[in-house]
Amino acid sequence: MMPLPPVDRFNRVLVAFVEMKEYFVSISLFKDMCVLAIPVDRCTINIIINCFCHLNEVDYGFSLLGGIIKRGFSPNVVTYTTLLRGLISQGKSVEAERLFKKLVVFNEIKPDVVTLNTIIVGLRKTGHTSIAVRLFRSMDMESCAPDAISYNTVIDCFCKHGYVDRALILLYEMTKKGISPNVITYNSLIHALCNLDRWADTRRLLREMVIRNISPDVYTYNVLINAYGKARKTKDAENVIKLMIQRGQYPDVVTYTALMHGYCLHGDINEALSVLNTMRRKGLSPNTRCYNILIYGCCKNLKVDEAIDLFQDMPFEGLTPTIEICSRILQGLFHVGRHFEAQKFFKEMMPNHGVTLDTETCNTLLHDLCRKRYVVEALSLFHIMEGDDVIYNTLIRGCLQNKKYKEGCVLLDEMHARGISADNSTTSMLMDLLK
DNA sequence: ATAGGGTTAG
Repeated sequence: MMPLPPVDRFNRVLVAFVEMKEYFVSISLFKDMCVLAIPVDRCTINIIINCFCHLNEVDYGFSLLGGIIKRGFSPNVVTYTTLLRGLISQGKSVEAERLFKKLVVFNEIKPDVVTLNTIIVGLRKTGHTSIAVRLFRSMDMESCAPDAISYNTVIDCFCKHGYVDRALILLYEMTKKGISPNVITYNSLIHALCNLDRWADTRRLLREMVIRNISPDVYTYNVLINAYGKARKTKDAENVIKLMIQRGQYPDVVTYTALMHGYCLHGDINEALSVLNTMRRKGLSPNTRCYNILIYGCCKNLKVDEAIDLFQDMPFEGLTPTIEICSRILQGLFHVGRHFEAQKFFKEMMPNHGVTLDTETCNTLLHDLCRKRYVVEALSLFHIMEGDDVIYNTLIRGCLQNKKYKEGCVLLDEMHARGISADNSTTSMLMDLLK
């Protein structure tokens, strides 16, 4: 019999699937290896834990932790960093913090630069920006110095909070320290500069990229196309697409969505729709966000029938319309006085296209309509749905905020008659009005 | 020294 290839040969295969985001494949291969009693090592299990984390199944990741110990290995810094990232990406930051503290207190691991970068991302995600920056600043003192990814994370953090100039200072700080910026660094900065219409700085950074021999990637081009689209410069956006193709970077769904958005803002719905066809011709499947932008654009330009056509296409693309899309179409119909069709859309088309009309979605929908000042219209839909206490409160607040006091009082009486009472936020709004 | 971290479209 042929000798079995060494473990790392198997591990390489698992990693290859991870790189292709084929997490299920890696997991099933791992299961096969276990069944066939092919030896696995700590790396193998770390790879699989990571797969579970990417599939939002961090709990399975933790159950594999036991597998490591059972096999006589001990979890290491990679194992725990993977689990920390898993917790953070699933919004379980409190658990992540608890785990991290426990690991440090019990000297279980010595956090390295990857661990700290992961923690910085977590802090940033939960809005603890200043703690994130402080941790980044403390990295010099620790045995692990910040690397390009640490800088990129904090640079992006500054960019997203409107401190582009502080981000630019960090760019020069990192180069001075001998840490090379990469395409991701520039993408964050260019994105922020474009959002602020700082075109001269954008051009300067693009030139800098050339000097440093950093090639723009699809992200870079997409950021530029988005910026041109938002500035109503659709011609320039088209030219960037030509340029990127010339340079071997192929446009993706984001590219064409950004372009479509530009046309929508320009009021050029036909052009936007033709971009949708271009996308399909190139074998790219439009996603929910594409439809969102297009439907929004159609409604804004009083082309409700086109919006409804797009809505009806969504199931054929395997997509379910979101409640935001439905709300936008209803607003479009209400706006031009097509009330009867709006009711029909709500009662028939939405359920037929996979939108579940439970009380939660109905509440979201009514809340959105009230926010856009379609209060009377929201009430007309309310009469053909099941109302619960949350919905009553939403509508009453909507009435009060839009000065529809008579309607609000009718609802209040109706609600009381049903034995439902106003919640805190509705009560305080009523109190404010009485003052 | 095989495994873990960062960027784009409303």
